[in-house]
Amino acid sequence: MKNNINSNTPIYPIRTAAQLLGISVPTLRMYEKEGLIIAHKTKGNQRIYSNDDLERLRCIRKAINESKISINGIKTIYSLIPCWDVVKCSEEDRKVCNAFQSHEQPCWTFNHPNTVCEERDCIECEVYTNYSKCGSIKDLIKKMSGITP
Amino acid sequence: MKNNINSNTPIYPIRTAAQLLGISVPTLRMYEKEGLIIAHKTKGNQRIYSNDDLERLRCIRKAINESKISINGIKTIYSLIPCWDVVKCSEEDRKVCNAFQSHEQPCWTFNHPNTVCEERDCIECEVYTNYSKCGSIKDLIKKMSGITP
DNA sequence: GAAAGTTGATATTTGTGAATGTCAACAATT
DNA sequence: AATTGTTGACATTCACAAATATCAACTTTC
Repeated sequence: MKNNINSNTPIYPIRTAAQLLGISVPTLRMYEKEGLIIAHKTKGNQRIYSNDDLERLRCIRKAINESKISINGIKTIYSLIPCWDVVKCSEEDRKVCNAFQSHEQPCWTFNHPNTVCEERDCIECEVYTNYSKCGSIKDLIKKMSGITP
Repeated sequence: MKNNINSNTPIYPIRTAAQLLGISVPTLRMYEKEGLIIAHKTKGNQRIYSNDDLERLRCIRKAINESKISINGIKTIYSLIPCWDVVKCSEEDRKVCNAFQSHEQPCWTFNHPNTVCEERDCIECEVYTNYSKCGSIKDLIKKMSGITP
C-alpha cells in the first residue's frame, strides 16, 4: 500500500522520535551532522520528524546494527544514487556539480551552485526521499539499464 | 598509461604480499574469506598474488583505513556494481541469479547456476577485475546513463 | 629429507567508531 | 515567569569489528 497523505508531515519532536526509535537524542543529531538525514526545523530552529523520517531512520539503524555497515559506508552508498539521472540535470550542470564528482558524500550534503539543484530544496528532492532504503538504490540502478527488477 | 602485460600475473606468495601491503597474513586471508578479493592458487592450494591484486588491496585498505568504510560496507558497495549490464546476461538469467537480487554481497561470492556466469570464472571476469577502485563504480553507473564522466 | 613457508581454524587483543552523558544558552508551553 | 524541552559543543563510555597470534597438518624449496 501507499504511504498515507501525512506520512511526510513532521510532527515528532526529537525526544519523541528518539524514543520511538529506541535511541538517544545525541545519536539522532549525529546522524544529521553526518549527512545521513535532513531534519525539518521549526521557526525556533528545533527539529521535528515525520513518519517518513522515522522509516528512513529505521533503515539506517538496520544498516548499522544488522548489516554492520559503518556510517561512512552508508554515506558512500548514498553517493552512488544516480541523482543526475533522477533530476535530469544538464551536462553543463554535471561538469560543475560537486555531488556528481563525489563518491564519499550523499548529494544532499553539498551546495549545488550553478546547477538545477541550486533552486531546489534537497529535503523535498526525490533523490533524498525516494531511495532511503538501501535495497532501493540497487533497484534504481537496475532500472537505468531498462530492466524492471 | 595501461597496465603492463604482467600486472595480472600472480607472483607473490602470501607473506610477501602481506609485507608489501604492511599487513599480516591472517588479515589477507580474512579479506578473501569475506569476499573482498579472490586469490589465485597454486596446484598445492597456496595463494599467490599479482600486482593487480595488490593494487586492488591497496584500494580496499584505503577504504577501510582512510574512508572508514567497514568491510560489510565495502561488500554492499561491490554488490551495486551493475554486473548484469557488464556481462549482458539475459532477462531469464537475471530472474534466477542470486547476485542480481543481493545488495549485501558482491556478485563474485555467489554461485551462478543456470546463468551465463555459470561457465565463467569470476576471477577473470571484468566485473571483478575492472571496478576494484571505489570511485570507478560510480563512474560505471554514470556511463549507464550515457554520460562520459 | 630437512628447513622454511602455507593452510585453515580457533582464540585473543586492540583500536576506534558509535553511542551516550553533560551543560550553559535558548525555545516552547502553561 | 516558571517549567519543560531543545540546541550545539565537548567529554566520556562502550561494544565489537578488524587485526593479530597461535597451532597442527600440509606444501614447497634446496
